Amino acid sequence: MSPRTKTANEQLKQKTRQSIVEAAFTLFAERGYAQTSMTLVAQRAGISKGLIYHYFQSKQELLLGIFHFYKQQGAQQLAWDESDSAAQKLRKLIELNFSYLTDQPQIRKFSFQIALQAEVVEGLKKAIEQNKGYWEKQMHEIFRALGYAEPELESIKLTCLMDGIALRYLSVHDYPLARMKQLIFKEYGLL
Amino acid sequence: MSPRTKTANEQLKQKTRQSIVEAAFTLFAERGYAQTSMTLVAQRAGISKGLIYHYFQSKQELLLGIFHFYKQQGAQQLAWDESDSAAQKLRKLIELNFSYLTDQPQIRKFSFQIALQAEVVEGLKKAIEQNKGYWEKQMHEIFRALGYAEPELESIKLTCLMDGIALRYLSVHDYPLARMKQLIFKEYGLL
Amino acid sequence: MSPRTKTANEQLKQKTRQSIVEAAFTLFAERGYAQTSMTLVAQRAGISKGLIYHYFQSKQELLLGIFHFYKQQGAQQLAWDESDSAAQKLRKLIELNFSYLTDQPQIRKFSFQIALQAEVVEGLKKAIEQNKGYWEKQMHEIFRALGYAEPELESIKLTCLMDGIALRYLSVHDYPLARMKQLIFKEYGLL
Amino acid sequence: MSPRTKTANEQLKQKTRQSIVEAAFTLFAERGYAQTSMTLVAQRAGISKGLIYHYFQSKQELLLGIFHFYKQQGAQQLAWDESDSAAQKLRKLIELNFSYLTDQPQIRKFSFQIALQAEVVEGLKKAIEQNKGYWEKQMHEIFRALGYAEPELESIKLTCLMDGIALRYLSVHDYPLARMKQLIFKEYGLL
DNA sequence: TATGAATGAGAATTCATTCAT
DNA sequence: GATGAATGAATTCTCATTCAT
Repeated sequence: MSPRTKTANEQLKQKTRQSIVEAAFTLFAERGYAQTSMTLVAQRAGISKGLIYHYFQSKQELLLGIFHFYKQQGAQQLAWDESDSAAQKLRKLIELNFSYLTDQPQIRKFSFQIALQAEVVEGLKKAIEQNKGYWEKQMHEIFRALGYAEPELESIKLTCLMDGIALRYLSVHDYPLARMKQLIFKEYGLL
Repeated sequence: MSPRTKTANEQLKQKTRQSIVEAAFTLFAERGYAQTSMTLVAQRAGISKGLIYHYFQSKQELLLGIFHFYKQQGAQQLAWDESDSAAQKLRKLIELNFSYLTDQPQIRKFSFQIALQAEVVEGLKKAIEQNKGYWEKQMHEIFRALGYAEPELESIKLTCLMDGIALRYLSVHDYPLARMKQLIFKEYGLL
Repeated sequence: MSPRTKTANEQLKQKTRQSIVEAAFTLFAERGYAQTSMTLVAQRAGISKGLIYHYFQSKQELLLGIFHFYKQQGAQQLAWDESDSAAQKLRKLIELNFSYLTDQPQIRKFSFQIALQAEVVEGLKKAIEQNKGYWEKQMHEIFRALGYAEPELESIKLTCLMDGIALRYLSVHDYPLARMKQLIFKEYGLL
Repeated sequence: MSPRTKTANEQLKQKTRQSIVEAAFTLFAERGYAQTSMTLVAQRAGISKGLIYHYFQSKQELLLGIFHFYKQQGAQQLAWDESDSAAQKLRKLIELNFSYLTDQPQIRKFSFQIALQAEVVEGLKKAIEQNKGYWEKQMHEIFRALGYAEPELESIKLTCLMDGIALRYLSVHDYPLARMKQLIFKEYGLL
C-alpha cells in the first residue's frame, strides 16, 4: 500500500508484460501469428497461460501490444547528429538499416508478415505504414538536400530496394549482404 | 466399361482440380495459409470438403499443388524473342514483372507469404527459390551482355528492387507504380 | 441371352465375388475390420469401389459374406475316413488344426477378432460358435470312444488349448509350435 | 501463488486421469479400440473432449496409458508368500488367473484385442508380451521345482490353455469355468 | 496476482456410400 | 455390369479463452 510498494509492483508488472511481449514477438516472427499458440507464448515467457490474459485481453491485443512496444524501440534508434551532412546522414541511415536487419532480423520478418496479412488486426497495418512513412520522410529530406530531381521518388525507391534486400535475406540464407551494401553505397556516391 | 469416356473423365478431373486450386490460391493469398480453413476452400470452390482430399492428400499438398500450377503459368509467359537485343529483353522483363504484379497481385502476395513462412511445407521454399533463381539467371545474362561490371550482383539488386516495390504495392494501395517503372527505365537507360 | 452366356456371366460374377471376398478377408484379418477401408478392399481386389456395392449391400454385409464363404471351405476339409480308429481320428484332427493354423493363419486371426468383437454384425458370432461347436462335437465322440471319464470336458479343454496356442502363435512370432504339437501328442498317447 | 495447493492439484489431476482411463478402458474392451470415439470416451468420463488431450497426446497414447495403468494393478496382486511350496504356488497362480478372469473380464478382452491388432500402437505389443513373459517365468520356476522334464514347455502349455479358456469364456457366456478349473487342478495333481 | 485444469467451438482428415454416366 | 468422382457425417485433434482456487 505504501508508494514504494506500488512502484515495485508497477515495475514487476512492466517486467512481466515485457517478458510476454518478447516471447510472443520472437515466436510470431519465427512461426507466424496463427501458428503460435498462447500456450507456447506462456512457456517461452516462463509464466502461465492465464497470466497473459491479465495483461492482454486477447491474442489480437497481444499482437497490437507487440507492435507498439517495438515501434517505440525503433523510433529511439533513429536519432542522429543534426550537424551531420546529408551524405553522412544517408550513409548512417543505410548502415542502420543493414545493421538492424542483421542484428534483429525478427523485427523485419514480423513486420513483413503483418504487412502481407490483410486485416489480422484492425489498425496494425496502418501503424506499420506510418512507421515506414516516417523513415521515408527522413530520406526525402536527405535526397532533397543532395539535390535529387525527384527526392520523394528516390526515397521510395531506396526504401523498396532495402525492403527487397531484407525480404530476400530473411528467406534465402546465403545472401551477399555486404556486397549489396557496397553496391548501394557506390550508387549514391558514398564510397 | 467406364461410365464416362476416359477423356471426359480426365476433363472433369482437370476442371474440378483447377477450381480447387483457384479457390485455395485466392484465399491463401488474401487471408494467409493458416487462416484459411479447408471448409472455406470447399465453399469457394463450390464442392464438398471431402472432395479436396480426393485430389490433394492434405492441406500442405494443396499448397504445393497451387505453387506448381502457377509456376507453369509463369514459365509460359517468359518466352521471348531470341532476336531481341539485351536492352529490349531487359525492358520486356521489367514490363512483364510490372504487368504480372498488377494483373495477378495474388501470386506475388502468395509467394511472399510462403517465403516468410519458415517451414510450412517441406520443399516449397526450395521450389520458390529455384523459380526465382531462374529469373535472376536470365537477368544475369542480360547484364553481362550489357557490359555491367558485376552482372550477377546487378541482377540481384534489380530483383530485390522489384520485390520491394511489389511488397509495398501489395500492402499500401496508392502506390506510384507507373512512376517507379519510369525511374527504373531511366536508371537502366531504357527510355 | 443364350443359356451359355448366362452361365458364363454367372461364373464371372462368382469370380468377381470371390476376389472381393478374398481381398476383404485378408485385409480384415491383417488389419482388423474397422481399420480396413472399402477403397483398400477394392484396390486389393483389383476392381472399383462401386462394384463392391453391386455384390454386397454394405461393409457389414461383406463381413457376413466372408464368414459364410470360409465356413464352407472349413467344413469341407474336416471329412475323414470313417474306418479310422478313434486315436487315428484324434491325431488327424490335431494335425489338421495345426496345419490349418500354419497354412491359413488369417482365418484364425479373423475369427478371433470377430469373437472378441461384441456385436459388430448381428448373427456373426453365433455362426462362429456353431462352427466351433461342430468341431467340439467331433472330439467329444472321439474322447468317448477312447473311454475318457468326461469326454465333453476333455474336448472343451483340448479345443481351448489349441485356441490358446493359436492365439499365441498369431501374436508372438517365434513360437515353438512343433514342440507344442509333440507335447499334445504325448499327453494323449499318440506317439 | 498457486490457485490450488500442489497436493490438491495433483489429486485432482489423478482423479481426472483415472476417470478417463477407466472410461476408455471399458469402452475399448467392450467395443474395440477403433469403434470407440474420443467423444464417447469423454461422455462416459463426464468431461470435455479437449480435456482428454490435456492428459494424453493422442488416442494411441491413451491406449498405452490404459495398459500401463492396469499393468500396475496386475503386478500388485501376484505377490505371494515365499514360504509356499511349489504346488501351493501353482494352485494360487491358477486360482488368481481364474478369479482375475471372472472379476475383471474386460482386462483380458482388452489385451486379447491388442494382441491380435497388428501394429495399432508401436510398443504396446512388446509391453504385453513382456508382461506375459513375466507370468510364464514364474510358472517355469514352479514346474522346474515340481520336477517336470520340460518345465518351460509346460509353462507355455498351461498359459495357452488358460488363455484359450479365457478366450472362450469371453465370447460364449455359458462356459463351464468351474469344471475346467477342477480339470486343470486334477491334471497337475492339485486336488 | 497467479495457476493450469477445463471448456467448446472449430479445424483437418477419413470413409462408407451414392450416383451420373 | 462397371467406374470413380462426389458427398456428408463422423472422427481425431487444436487452441483461444475462462474460471475455480
